[in-house]
Amino acid sequence: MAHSLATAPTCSNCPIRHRALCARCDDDELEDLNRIKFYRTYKAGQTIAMRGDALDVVASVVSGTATLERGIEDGRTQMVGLLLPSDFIGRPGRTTLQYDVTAVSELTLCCFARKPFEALLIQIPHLQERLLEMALDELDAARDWMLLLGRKTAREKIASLLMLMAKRTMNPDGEAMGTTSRLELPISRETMANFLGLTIETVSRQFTGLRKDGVIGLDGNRVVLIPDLQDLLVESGDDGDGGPLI
Amino acid sequence: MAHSLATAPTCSNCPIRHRALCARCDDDELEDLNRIKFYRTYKAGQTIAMRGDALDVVASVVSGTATLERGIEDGRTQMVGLLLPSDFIGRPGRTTLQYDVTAVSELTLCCFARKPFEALLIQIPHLQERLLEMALDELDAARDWMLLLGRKTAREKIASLLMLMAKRTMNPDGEAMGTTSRLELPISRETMANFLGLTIETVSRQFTGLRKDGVIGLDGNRVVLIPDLQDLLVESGDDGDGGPLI
DNA sequence: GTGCCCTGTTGATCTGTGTCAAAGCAGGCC
DNA sequence: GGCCTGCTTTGACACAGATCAACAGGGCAC
Repeated sequence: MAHSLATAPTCSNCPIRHRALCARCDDDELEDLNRIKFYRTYKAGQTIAMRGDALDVVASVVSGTATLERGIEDGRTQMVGLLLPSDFIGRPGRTTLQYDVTAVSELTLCCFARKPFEALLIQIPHLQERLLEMALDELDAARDWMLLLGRKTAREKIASLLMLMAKRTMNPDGEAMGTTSRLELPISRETMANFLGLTIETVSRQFTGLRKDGVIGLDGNRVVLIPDLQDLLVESGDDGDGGPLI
Repeated sequence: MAHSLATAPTCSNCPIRHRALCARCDDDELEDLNRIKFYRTYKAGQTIAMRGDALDVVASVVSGTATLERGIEDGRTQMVGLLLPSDFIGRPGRTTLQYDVTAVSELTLCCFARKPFEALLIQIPHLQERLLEMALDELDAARDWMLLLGRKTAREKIASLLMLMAKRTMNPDGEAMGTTSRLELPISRETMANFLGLTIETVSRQFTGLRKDGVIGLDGNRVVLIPDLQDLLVESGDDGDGGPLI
């Protein structure tokens, strides 16, 4: 289950430092965190936790992708969050989970038992502060997603998703506008549909449509070639201000 | 603009204590907050702030209702938050606003300049903690709303909205199931449409439909009579677990 | 190779909701 | 009263996306 200690990634190599929980911790504080942390890995498709489960662990994503989903009894579900490396799961002060959490790729979590973690929060005030910042970023992202779900067309939804993936995947300073970008999608059509409030058929048709219109190219069904990001901006209705999306 | 000091409400009489920012403050801490607070009032329909405005004030809603909206350039807008008494606006550490904030009824805010407020946050750790809890509640609410926007039908959306209003308006322990409840809506058809990702015509038709099917009664267009809340639960696809909705 | 499973694509059709347009209704003001 | 103006309702129609169904392709076991 857990990595061996020798190969285990450490908090100090969180892949995207500025978003990470411990972004502002000094060495002593990192040491405090290291003392109580442990790792868990999951296979693609594996359920991490279900709605209503006791929440006695909080965690940071070290590598891989996971999803948060909310469902109705009749089987309809809506993805409400996409967890990428450095994102945080769980919440101090809450004892049960509100969502289904699933690994969509091989996933490694850096976990902390809730009780000692809460104790550390009191001891290290700027950890609490950082957690608040991250929660507010997530809130902004959720609200942007509400705009997408409530008001955008299927094509705009797809375009927005591609923009989001591009932003989180590619070097922000590289890839000048007008250069063809190669974008590898980490999720299936079904996951996308779930994310966008669409059906898989509609997602598939939109990809075909965008390809026929020359806005994107497809290489297999997990790789998208984007000749001009600007075109996608038009399709997506995104004003490109770079606000947090997830 | 501001209330006279004599009639000004104080933080200690926040109408819904358990959700309020200062819910766990002692007298000394309340005094610290009181020293830097001031009040602002707005008329129904008045714009409080626009997206991109500098955010040098944070505030708690004392009375009335406000909305948060996110829009695309072509005029489409989606409401992303409903602010009721005791809800909090603004965020420490962020300098510009992400949304349009509008008063939909006569509104009173209890404001704090951002700088001194941030200083207080450091001085009073459990204020920070409370802020985190509130942000996480908002996040849960936003995510429930994503399920509604992405997967529910127009009728279910209306029913969910009525359930939400009922929960926030009515005495939670009163009104046994099976008793007719009288629910006064604080928002117009347009605001509802904006909230639900629908058009005003669809909202209107759904109200008519629910009335014709005997699920609700209408008394004017701002008052809804609900013979049996259980019926609404069925319509809304809400499992009624009482999780935070906004 | 064959058969099976899983994911994705494409087609035909249906339907819920948006769009456009007109009319009803209440409140305010002259 | 009459005439606004703003909000709501209702109708006719169009269309985006859902639904149902068939098929294609790749990976894998055998």
